[in-house]
Amino acid sequence: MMTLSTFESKKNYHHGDLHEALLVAALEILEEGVDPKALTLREAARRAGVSAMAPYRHFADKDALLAGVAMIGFKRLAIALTAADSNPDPREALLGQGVAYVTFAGDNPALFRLMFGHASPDRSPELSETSFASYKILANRVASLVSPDRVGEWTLLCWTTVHGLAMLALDGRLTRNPDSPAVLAERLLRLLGIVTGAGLTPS
Amino acid sequence: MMTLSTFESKKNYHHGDLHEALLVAALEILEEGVDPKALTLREAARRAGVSAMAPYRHFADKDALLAGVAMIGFKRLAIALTAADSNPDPREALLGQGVAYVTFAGDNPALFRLMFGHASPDRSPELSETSFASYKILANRVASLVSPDRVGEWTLLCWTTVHGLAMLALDGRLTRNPDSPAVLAERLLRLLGIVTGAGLTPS
DNA sequence: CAGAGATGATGACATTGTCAACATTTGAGT
DNA sequence: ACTCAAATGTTGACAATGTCATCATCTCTG
Repeated sequence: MMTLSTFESKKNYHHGDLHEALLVAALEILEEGVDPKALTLREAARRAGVSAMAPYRHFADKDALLAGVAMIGFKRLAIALTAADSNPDPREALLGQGVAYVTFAGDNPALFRLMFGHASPDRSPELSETSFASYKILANRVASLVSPDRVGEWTLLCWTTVHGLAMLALDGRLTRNPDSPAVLAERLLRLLGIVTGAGLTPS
Repeated sequence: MMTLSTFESKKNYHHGDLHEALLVAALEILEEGVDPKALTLREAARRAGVSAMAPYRHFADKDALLAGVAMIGFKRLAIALTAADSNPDPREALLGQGVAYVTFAGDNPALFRLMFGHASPDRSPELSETSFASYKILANRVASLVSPDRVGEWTLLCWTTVHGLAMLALDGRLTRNPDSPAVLAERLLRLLGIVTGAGLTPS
């Protein structure tokens, strides 16, 4: 009866929406542990209630499913960063983004590890663009704090700081430090000086 | 004839030194690609010229072999950092350590990914200690540049910066930037201000 | 030189990603 | 309404992997 007029017509056939169901199942699996290796094509198919080969009608191979899951992860990350960026004080907003970044990683360890590490970015331009969106959210905020010709390096510095912190925290390499990763993120970003305005002064 | 008097007597039986041979084979495999998933117990055994089950006489399971390889990686990293720290100017020495860190990651992508990401640190206290050695090399250098009560946070800031940079570079997320990761490392560390002495001033 | 312990090999099993072939459902065009 | 091709899902199979149980062989000690 109702024909899906959009180009997104790969829905409602036998299963209903296997494409989506597989992504949901995969996310479920990732939420149950910290190891993305636990994410198995067959397990996702099992949870979706289909055979082991059914996913291949919707994803070229396992990596394609992984890329799809990573895409969802990047979208969620972008949403979290945007929400955290709402503080009227631009410096606090930047701080908030950093805290949100490591918090996201800590709340979704397996997904975060999948987003980076796995899922080669050049493999899918679409995924590459989606992940770049998060970068732009950060860059825009940094642009409100430093001179235009320094936005690039300051953005990269903020990014590497929170990303490195998130990764080290996930790997359990900060256990000697009593503070939570989120607390550490805030402290390190303040150390950067950008929040206190030091980054604004020309050297 | 010559008995190995030390506790390290698990050598020279049938194979000669399978323990070592497996580690070497594993490192070989890692040097051939960027994906640690290519490192297979059976492949390592194959290269060492033994059956698939032989490794189990020397390593409890695959993870134990991985931990052994990671241990070697951390030792090499510590050596690289120490060598890079030899510059008489303490600021340049710190800079050198940072560059050496991302260079090591770029030169040994699969090994670096294995060292972090895989190989849970709490699993083996021995591995945890070895990896901590690199941290101490960095912390000692930072200690020569900032006041004692700030060594901890400055060390962490430097570490997260280079680690985040290394990880993002390995994941191909810096391809939009024309500069090499090593160049970026130097620039970011200079941005930190610690190299120029800004980090020494009390806020 | 004999036996015990260390080391290695074989065979098997469950699991995984993926291929080929087959079956079923859906929608478009008559 | 009916047919047919395309879309979707299933079955069976294969090679590879980590690991278990068992058996074979080597080396050192008494």
